[in-house]
Amino acid sequence: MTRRKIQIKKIDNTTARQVTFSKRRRGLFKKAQELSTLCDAEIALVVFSATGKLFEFTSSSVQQVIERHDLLSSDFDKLNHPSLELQVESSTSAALSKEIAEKTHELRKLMGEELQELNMKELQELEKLLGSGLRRVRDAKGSQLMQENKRLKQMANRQVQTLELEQGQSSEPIGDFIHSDPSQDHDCSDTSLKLGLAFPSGI
Amino acid sequence: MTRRKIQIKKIDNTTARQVTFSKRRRGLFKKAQELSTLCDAEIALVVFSATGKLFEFTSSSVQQVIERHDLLSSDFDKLNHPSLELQVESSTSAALSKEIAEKTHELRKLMGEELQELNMKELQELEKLLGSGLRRVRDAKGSQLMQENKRLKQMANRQVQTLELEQGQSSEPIGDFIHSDPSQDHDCSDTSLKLGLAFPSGI
DNA sequence: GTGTCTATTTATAATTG
DNA sequence: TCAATTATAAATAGACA
Repeated sequence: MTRRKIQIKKIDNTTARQVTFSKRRRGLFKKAQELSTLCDAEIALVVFSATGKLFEFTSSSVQQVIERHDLLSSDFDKLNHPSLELQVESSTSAALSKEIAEKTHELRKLMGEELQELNMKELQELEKLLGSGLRRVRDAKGSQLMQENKRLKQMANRQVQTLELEQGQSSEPIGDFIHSDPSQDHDCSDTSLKLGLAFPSGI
Repeated sequence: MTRRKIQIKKIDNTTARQVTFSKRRRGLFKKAQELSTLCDAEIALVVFSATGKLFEFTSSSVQQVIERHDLLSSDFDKLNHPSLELQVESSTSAALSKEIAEKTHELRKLMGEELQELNMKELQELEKLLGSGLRRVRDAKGSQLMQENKRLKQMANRQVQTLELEQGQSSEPIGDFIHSDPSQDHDCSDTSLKLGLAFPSGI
């Protein structure tokens, strides 16, 4: 914008384009900084160069990010173990689906509400939290279902042992009806599974 | 920046501040637009006024957002049912933990990589995807562990029935050793659990 | 809260080292 | 390629409607 007026269209010459990018990017960030200071505005500015390099500016103080991080963390905690005292219990498939639907809805509502107030950095924090939240959900479900399985196995063993006592048989082969490979799972309490849908249609 | 030079600090006068905000905001967005056009850069700019009003600019076309949305969707699909054909199998607790850790890592790596290229709108798409991905993971784990339970119950029943045949007993009471409440879970295939850590220490 | 005017300050395209 | 210079275009503070 000097020496000559330019048209606002992609600059063909690669070198000239890079030079202009560098200059104008600095100008843009300066303007963003000034606006946030002068008018007490919150600004998030992210720029990717054509070559993929990232530049960002955010007016939020680190403190604010941390505070929202903490807020989110505690919400995730509440969401992920609201019932630490609850133990595995028998119920119907519908109840499980309902439970999952409710928790999912809670989570999405929470995320939707929070998202409105998040800037770029905070979104990255949220991503991290989602990762840990997801893992915690997985761990929790894994623990609980595994305990369920463990209990089933114990009950099965106990029952079979009772029957055995009545007929005086050895309990030796019993382990195998649960384990296809006896060399694994020596304490009858572990069960693993592949992530992924076992049934294409889901629950 | 004319008539008089100003200091870059918060403008005290509310009216003046709002006027400046309006003018400079437009200038900033124009600069952002020009930079993205001239230099083929991707820019996401989000501004919240002091009163909480939101203004945003993003250089990504809706089409690009949709394309990335689709890309992410397929990645999530790959991540969430990479082994549709794999069935529940016995293994050790360590293997389960490892599997979960690997999947979590994959997910976070995927998110981390994608995040670099995401602008504000795309992050909101990602949030939606995370919600559905999370639900799918839950559904998948639910399906698989429930199938595991179902198989255990069936095997237990079969084994017990075999034993019963050997001693000529009725199979009638056998259902109860699995179900604490016989009125529920009538087909032996449903198991529900509360989300949340059953054990404070995890798996 | 907006729009226009205009004197100045800023930003920057082209040039030069 | 870059950094500094310079001449010009753009942005905008303050005033006013």
